[in-house]
Amino acid sequence: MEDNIKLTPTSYIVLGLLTQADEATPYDLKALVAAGVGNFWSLQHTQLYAEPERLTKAGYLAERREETGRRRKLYSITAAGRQALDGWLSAGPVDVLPELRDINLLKVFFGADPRAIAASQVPPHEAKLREYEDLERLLAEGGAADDDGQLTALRAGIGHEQEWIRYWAGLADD
Amino acid sequence: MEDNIKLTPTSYIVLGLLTQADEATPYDLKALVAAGVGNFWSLQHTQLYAEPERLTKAGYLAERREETGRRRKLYSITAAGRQALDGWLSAGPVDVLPELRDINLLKVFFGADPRAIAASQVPPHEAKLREYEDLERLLAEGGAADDDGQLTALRAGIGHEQEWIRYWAGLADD
DNA sequence: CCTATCATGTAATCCGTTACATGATTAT
DNA sequence: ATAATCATGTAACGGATTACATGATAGG
Repeated sequence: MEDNIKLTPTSYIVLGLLTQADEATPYDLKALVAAGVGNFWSLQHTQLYAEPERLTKAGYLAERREETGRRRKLYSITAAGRQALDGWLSAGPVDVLPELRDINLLKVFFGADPRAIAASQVPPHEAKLREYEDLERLLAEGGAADDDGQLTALRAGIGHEQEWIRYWAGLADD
Repeated sequence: MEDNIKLTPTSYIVLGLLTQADEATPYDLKALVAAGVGNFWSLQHTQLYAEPERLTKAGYLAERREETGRRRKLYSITAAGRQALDGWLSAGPVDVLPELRDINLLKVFFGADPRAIAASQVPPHEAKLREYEDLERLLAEGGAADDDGQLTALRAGIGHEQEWIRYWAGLADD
């Protein structure tokens, strides 16, 4: 057991998802990511094979194989895993500000024509906003409490999509 | 000359900065990053040693050593480098949406107490906003045109900082 | 003078991306 | 049936982070 590995955001995403699903294959995890967190912190699907393995070696997950068929690996969180996650969650805020890291904004910074870029950015951001609003409605109808973490995070996404639309649309208008 | 390397955002940042400064050491680049782009796309200082070397081997930069003292490396952009940058800038928009990737939002998503986190996030975002507004004033007074790329990008930063403040302040209020 | 802090750099590690590949399902 | 797409996985590579280290400069 390779102890004392460093836990990255990827690690916490896997741990967090495995508190929601009792047992999951990497492919299940992929679907879970796509349904939620992936909207504001996405992962390559191959990380969902590598990371659980890493976490298993460190004792944060338990691994089991399917008996039949493909004998896929099924992961579940251990007590140590829960403890690591809880520790992180209750450790209080992390002291770093997020960065925009928008590749198109980077182009604008270095002199690309803002109008062409802006016009192309509005529709996808509008689509993403509608997607978020639909998801919000679904969660609300599904009985999500107002302090549900996923819903709260989603509302950050909605706010920022609105801001991107305001920004790019303003630029597209000259 | 190792040709056909892949150019990453880091590469374009280095190339872009070297069109603004004729010749720069890694340390100069560090200062240039800190003064601008770094606000929305930051780099480790060690990348500013490794990346120019990579770009030099590929022919996008030229390298010269100081004659005296520390004999530091001085980099400048070549014609090929300018061409690569211009090609990227005029290639049109890239088709990806940026992600929030806020580690504190990730905690909220997985159930951390939003109030404690929210309260801690407001002051740094307010500080960042003021910093941006000061910088905007400086640029405007410095005679930056309204379509200056740096200024335009900065205004995206301002909008998003305002949005973060709205969001976290709202959560902090219950 | 001494000691922080800034300036400058190298090297190793490792996470994340990219490339590739094959088994199952579904649609036509 | 056959193509297309979904599901599932491995392996290599490389960029980015981390750790470390030493030379200059300024403040006390």
